[in-house]
Amino acid sequence: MIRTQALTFTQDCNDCPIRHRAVCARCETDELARLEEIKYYRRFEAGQSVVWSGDRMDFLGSVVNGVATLTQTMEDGRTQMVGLLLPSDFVGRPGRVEAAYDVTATTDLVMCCFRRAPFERMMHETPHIAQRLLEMTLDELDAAREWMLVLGRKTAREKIASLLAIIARRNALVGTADDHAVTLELPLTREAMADYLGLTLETVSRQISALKRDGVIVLTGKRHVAVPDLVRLMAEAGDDTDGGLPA
Amino acid sequence: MIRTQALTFTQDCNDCPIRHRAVCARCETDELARLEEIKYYRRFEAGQSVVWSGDRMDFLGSVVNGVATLTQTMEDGRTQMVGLLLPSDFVGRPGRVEAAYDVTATTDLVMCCFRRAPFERMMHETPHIAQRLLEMTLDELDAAREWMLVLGRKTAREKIASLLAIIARRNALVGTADDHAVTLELPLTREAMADYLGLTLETVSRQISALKRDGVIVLTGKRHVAVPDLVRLMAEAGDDTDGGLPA
DNA sequence: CGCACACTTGACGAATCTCAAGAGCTGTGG
DNA sequence: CCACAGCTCTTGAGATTCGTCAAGTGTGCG
Repeated sequence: MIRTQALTFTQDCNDCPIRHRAVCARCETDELARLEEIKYYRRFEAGQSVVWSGDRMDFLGSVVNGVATLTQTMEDGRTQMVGLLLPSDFVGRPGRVEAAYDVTATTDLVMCCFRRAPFERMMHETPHIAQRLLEMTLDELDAAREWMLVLGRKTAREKIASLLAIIARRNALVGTADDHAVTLELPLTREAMADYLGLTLETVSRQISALKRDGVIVLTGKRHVAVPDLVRLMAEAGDDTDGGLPA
Repeated sequence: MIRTQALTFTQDCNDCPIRHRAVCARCETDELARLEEIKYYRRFEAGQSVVWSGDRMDFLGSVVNGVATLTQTMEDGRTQMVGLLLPSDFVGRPGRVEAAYDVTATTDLVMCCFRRAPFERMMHETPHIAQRLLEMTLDELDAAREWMLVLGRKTAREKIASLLAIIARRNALVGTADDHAVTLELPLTREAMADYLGLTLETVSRQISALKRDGVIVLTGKRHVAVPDLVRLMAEAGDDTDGGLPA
């Protein structure tokens, strides 16, 4: 078993890796102190479920470390991923106790959880939390709408390229910034990618092979991807080539 | 030219048809008074554009009457609808001046617009507006995610049934409530439906014909649809049959 | 060594798209 | 009043993409 995730994690909000990006980003010192009192950490192993759709959820929280997925499943088993939760993303809906989606850890995962009742009280009393949550929710809505375009109108090849581009963008810090080249580690199995993209895992596999054959990506191990030319990748995704790159 | 929309509309918030559902739903009398000062109405004819993606948008607002769509378009012309805006829905994003999507009136449309700067100021000063907007945004996010399942995993037939079910649900007031039967008026052309569903207009037409042939719907005019059995329709949509019906 | 698991590859078939023709409706102008 | 143009919508035939079913590869682990 690989242990890339740190075994220990921050108890003090000031040292937290997502301090300035998560729902607490705008909190002042005194507000953070209140949050400290109602928070606790939970870990999940890769593959483990965080909650099932319909379950009672008596916490709300942020992903601190690792990756989780939000999925919806039809009665006959067809599954669609509706969100990819990366560090700083928020889980749960204030005012709604029943989980609307399945949440699953796809890597080892650390979450910072807030007890529901006091957190919801705080939301009403301190505007900073609600403001930040609104902003994050609007961002998620934009992301969901971008994904609707991917699901509704892109070809299988474009879908794969779009997913790689999204992961590359959120991993931007890791890649060498010098020349539009990036390497990334896929946090998802082929099946999870298929569920995200509205494809079958066979089609995912075939299109990854095709992108490799055409030199758009270089595979070194099943999950490790090198992108020699990010502009090329984004063109394959059908996106405007100009957006999102460092000048 | 048909004139189903009222020619005059409320100037007084207290008589407004969306008073208790829109972004202003939770406002007190004094807050309404402030909104009255910064609001104005705009009308659009069916087919007219409200804003283009990338345009500067110096207002935010609510749909009062009529239907508008939110769409995204790729360079090669492929189009995906990412939102259907019905009365009470909110348009625009606080804090972002550039429109992210094309907004188009698909019927004659009345919007209640707020001047951006004073509205954003009010959002910071009065919690009721921000709270309500958060709630509405969370609802839209849920709707977008439900739509991701439709786009990614449903068949053409299920997609059509899903769209009809959504329209039927939001028109629930109109239908006879006695026996799970509903009639509805499609506010969209076949092409707009196709853009919503990630299909071609030919496939939309064929599937509507098929649902008609199978007795799931009855067409009286191209746009007027009678649904004899809403439970049947929802089963065709692949949804749980139990949700959403009056007991 | 063999099993489990994630992934790849191939052959075939089904669902959907593309291209094309035509039907039905509305408004316009002779 | 009729003919016609301009729409939206329908229907058909063939092409294409993607899904299904099935076999096979590679790696790690007991």
